Amino acid sequence: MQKQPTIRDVAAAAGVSVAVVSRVLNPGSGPVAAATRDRVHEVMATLGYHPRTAARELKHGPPTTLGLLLADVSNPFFARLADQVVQEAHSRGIQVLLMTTQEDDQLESERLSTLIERRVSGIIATPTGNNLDIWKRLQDMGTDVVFVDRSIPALADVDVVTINNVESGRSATALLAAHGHRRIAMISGPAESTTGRDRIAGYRQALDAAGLERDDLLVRSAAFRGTAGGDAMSALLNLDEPPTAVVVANTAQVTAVLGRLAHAGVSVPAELSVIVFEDSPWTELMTPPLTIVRQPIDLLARHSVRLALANPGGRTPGKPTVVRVDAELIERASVGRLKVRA
Amino acid sequence: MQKQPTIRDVAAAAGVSVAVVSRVLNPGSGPVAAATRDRVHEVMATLGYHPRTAARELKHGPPTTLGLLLADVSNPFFARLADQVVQEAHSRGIQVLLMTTQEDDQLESERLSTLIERRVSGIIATPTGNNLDIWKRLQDMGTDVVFVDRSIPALADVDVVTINNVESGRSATALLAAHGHRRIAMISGPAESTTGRDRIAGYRQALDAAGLERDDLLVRSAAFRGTAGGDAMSALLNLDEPPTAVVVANTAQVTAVLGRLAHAGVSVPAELSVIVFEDSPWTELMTPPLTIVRQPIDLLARHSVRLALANPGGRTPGKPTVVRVDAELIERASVGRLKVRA
DNA sequence: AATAAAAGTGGAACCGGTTCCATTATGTTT
DNA sequence: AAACATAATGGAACCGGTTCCACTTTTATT
Repeated sequence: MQKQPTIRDVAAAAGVSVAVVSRVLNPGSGPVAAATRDRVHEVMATLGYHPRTAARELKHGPPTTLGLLLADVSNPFFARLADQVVQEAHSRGIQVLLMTTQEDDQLESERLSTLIERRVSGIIATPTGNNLDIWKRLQDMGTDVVFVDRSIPALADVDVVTINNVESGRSATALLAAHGHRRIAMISGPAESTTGRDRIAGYRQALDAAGLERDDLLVRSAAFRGTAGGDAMSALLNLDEPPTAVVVANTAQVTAVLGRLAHAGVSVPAELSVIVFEDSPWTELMTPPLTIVRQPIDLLARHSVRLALANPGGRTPGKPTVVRVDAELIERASVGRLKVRA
Repeated sequence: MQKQPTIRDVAAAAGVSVAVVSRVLNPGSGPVAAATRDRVHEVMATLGYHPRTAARELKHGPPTTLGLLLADVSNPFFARLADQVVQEAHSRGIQVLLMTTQEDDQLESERLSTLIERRVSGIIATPTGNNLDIWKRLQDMGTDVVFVDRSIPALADVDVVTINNVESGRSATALLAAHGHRRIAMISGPAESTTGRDRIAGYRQALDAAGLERDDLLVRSAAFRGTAGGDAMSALLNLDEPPTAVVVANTAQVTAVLGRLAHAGVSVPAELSVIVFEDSPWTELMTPPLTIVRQPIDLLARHSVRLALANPGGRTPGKPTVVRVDAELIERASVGRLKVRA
């Protein structure tokens, strides 16, 4: 291990002042004779010089780092979002600091502290729903905060990028109603999540439009992670009047749900139609292939990064941007026409 | 947006010197009277002071950031690896800078430059296989480099964490042989990848052990990403003597392979047995459930992080650590006994 | 009570860049 | 050739922390 050369080493070796080297490093910041520039470049190459980001960031804050704070990267939805965000950021020369909350307030708060200390220029996050004061503080500091996939209603002036959850919930439910189903269940995210709430709102719209009766027993909240989705499914199956169709919120849940159904010997779609919010290639390979609500992850990522870098050094207050992109309902065999009982 | 308070603002407000505030910030770095400490803490709270990481890192390098350089986070294997690495790093108070190469040398080289400029203390990477000089330079600089999942044979003194690919390839192949298969194919990663090479070595060991003839036509290299796996499968089906069993390298490939098989009307396992290197819950939900080689991603992550933080400020040369963890073969219905032709 | 040891504090240099401003070299205009 | 604009360069302050060392105050020792 050798000590790293500094800008002064380069200056000395090239026989110029550090100011000149700095100008070579930042083209456009001042005039440098072509011959000098070339010589300095040469010296930098032979010395293996690389300017230290930490030092550069000292003077003026870094518009060079973004924080990406997700619930959980093992969830394929978030994983793909992370992938797209990283690509999009890299294409703009921005680095991404990845953090996870595990849906835990306390962890979220710790992560946010480190992001504050790093003075990141922007944060893209799936908020847990708490830590309101910290989010506010971040905005006061001039950090561009963007909520993606969900939001916090109490924080009115934060940029938000989501899919149109109301419409998605509505169209999925409407599809099931159109297939003759009258007992349609929904396994949704936690009650606090805006995502879940909006989808349920759409679900109710569709029921009303189809003239179907609402039954709150058919709407179940379950944690996004773990096997809670399976328990919700079991509860639904044990109802006096079990549903003939169900809309499920995400991958982890549908995995648990399908496992439970297989175990209980319930066949899809003959006995139960299934729609899931998801966008993995494997949904098509299952037996039966799953009807899905496809979320345009690339659009979510692109808009998020754009907003997170939009106002370097402070946003204009009072005008939050809300982007809602449309999800796409893709019909496959897991939805079937309701059979009239024999 | 308000200007952020600095350590001098805190010192002034608390009526002490910056040295004292710094000592409060870094417990153990020097004596501070309890009363003073409390007062300073109070001032920091009311001022909303947060020390800037960039400034702290200037003095002595940062053992506080890790670079995680993966091919691609949309691949579930890497996504889960990222998730575990982030969790493991966070539990040690370390932050993770996430980057992707898309398996592209050029991009990899750019990402590495950024990591050099940030003076990260360690890098966990799935190398593309090129940029040898940059990897060497990083080690010279004292950066802890850890290759995970694959390695570069030409770089002998880099720490490596992988699964035991030879043994995995061998046991998967042996299982198929034990079921009576004599024409066993392997769809592997690119020929350059150590992962693919090792698995093929194991595959050959198993063939030899079972007294089966090697046929190079049955071994196909395909890119890890995209639909190349499907093309390889098609080619295998079109052989004069097509295989009756196949081992597939990863998720993206098996997705393409199964799609192709469904399209071609080949049934699994009746006409073709399938084993895949994968570890997603959904492999169990498919029809038929897939036999898999499960990779212990949490162990890979834990060892990688440990090694990447092992030698803060320079590794002892000449003693690279190589960790090989065992993968687990999980038998499910996608492997069947070879039927003798009628 | 005299003296030594320890605790608490502050001044100032330092990390490695950027940038303002003064100074010198070069080139243009008449 | 004189006068002036412009290009090229260097000196030094600055960003916001850390740390060495000197100095003062408190506590312990005999």
